[in-house]
Amino acid sequence: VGRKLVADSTSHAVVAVVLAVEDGRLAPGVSRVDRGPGESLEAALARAVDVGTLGHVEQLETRVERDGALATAYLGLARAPWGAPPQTDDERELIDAARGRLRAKLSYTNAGFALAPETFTISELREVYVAALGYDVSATNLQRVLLRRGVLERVDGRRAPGRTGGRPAALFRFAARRLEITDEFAALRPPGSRASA
Amino acid sequence: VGRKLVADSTSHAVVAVVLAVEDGRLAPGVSRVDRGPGESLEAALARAVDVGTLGHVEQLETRVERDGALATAYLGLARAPWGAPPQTDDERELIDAARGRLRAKLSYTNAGFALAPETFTISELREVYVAALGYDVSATNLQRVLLRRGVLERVDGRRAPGRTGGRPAALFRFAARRLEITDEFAALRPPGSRASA
DNA sequence: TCAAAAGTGTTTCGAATACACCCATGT
DNA sequence: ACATGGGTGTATTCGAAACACTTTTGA
Repeated sequence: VGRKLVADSTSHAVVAVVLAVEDGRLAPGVSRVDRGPGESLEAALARAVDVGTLGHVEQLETRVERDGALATAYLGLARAPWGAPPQTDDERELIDAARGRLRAKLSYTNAGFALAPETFTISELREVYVAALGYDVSATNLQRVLLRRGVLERVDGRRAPGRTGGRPAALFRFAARRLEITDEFAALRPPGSRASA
Repeated sequence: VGRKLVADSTSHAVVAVVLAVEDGRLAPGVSRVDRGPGESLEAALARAVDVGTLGHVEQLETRVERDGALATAYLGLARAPWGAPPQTDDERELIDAARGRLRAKLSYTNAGFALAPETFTISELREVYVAALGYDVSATNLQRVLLRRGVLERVDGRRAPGRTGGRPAALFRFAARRLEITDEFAALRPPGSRASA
């Protein structure tokens, strides 16, 4: 069921690019449908992926692909991988764009909620951030930054240590399950808006 | 030359949403073309606006408009207003989206270069930022933030004061004429990346 | 008793803001 | 002189990072 080599110039594909963390890696998946006549973008996207399993969705980019087809890509964040590996160069480029978008948003939004399980330890959350950002993150500072911003909440209970021992880890969850800006404007804030918390 | 009430479901419009500062206001302009068969998005955009007059262009959003037409919008930043007033609700929504995008990018990129003249005083630049951000900005702090980040450069010469006197203002220009991230990641920076400047 | 993992206390650092004060010009 | 707009010096604030140290478990 491959795509035609030269696409119909009137076709419009909706491409879901899904990212999830698996084994300390950012696992990409791609799913594509052709938008039917009169169909909304959201409806087409819903045919491409089970949107209910995505913690967050946002539009990524629209491009004319190498075969001439028009494609509108969406970024989806999930807790488990979804979709097929990328096939075309266009799809690989879209995945790069999706990674970049996620990387940027992780640092100034609560986007992590869409990748992490319902409750988790700081170490587990750290693995998610390391996988998505591509560089090391200190669990200590991660915890402090996200708690101060009110992104994380303590949850009752502790996780029992593994075979090798260690102190039991506290459990946390994200305070919100929708994307929120948590660090608006690093500079040039409106006057008199100095952290009134 | 209005648009058909119910658009051809195979048509694809490319819409340029141009923002410029005029009289202390963010003046929006809209220009639209239908993308021809096989035409690239960039080529269609170039038919919609004179891209050479835009300091910066980026894709904004693709949506199915109320009349059923598919439209891909671009945000353009210019020094002078360009294009017609918005006509449809869709176009007004796109302008809101463009304003939001600009507002966000102004604070962590050098996007101001695309709105400001070649050289300018800090007071003039402040007016641009106030118009784009919608809230007051201190000229003192604006200057320091942008100079420290290396976004602005001093330029020889001074601007003569007006009729009411006052100290002559120094002239500045933007160091780069392409969009650059100047404040990457407010938090969660890679370890050991503490401003090595 | 020791190793391992988790978490807190505390220091350091730097960017951004706020505000007082000095500078240069026209009237 | 003095009003006006421009600019610098400096103090304060605050978030983030770094790092030492304590806590809690399994072996």
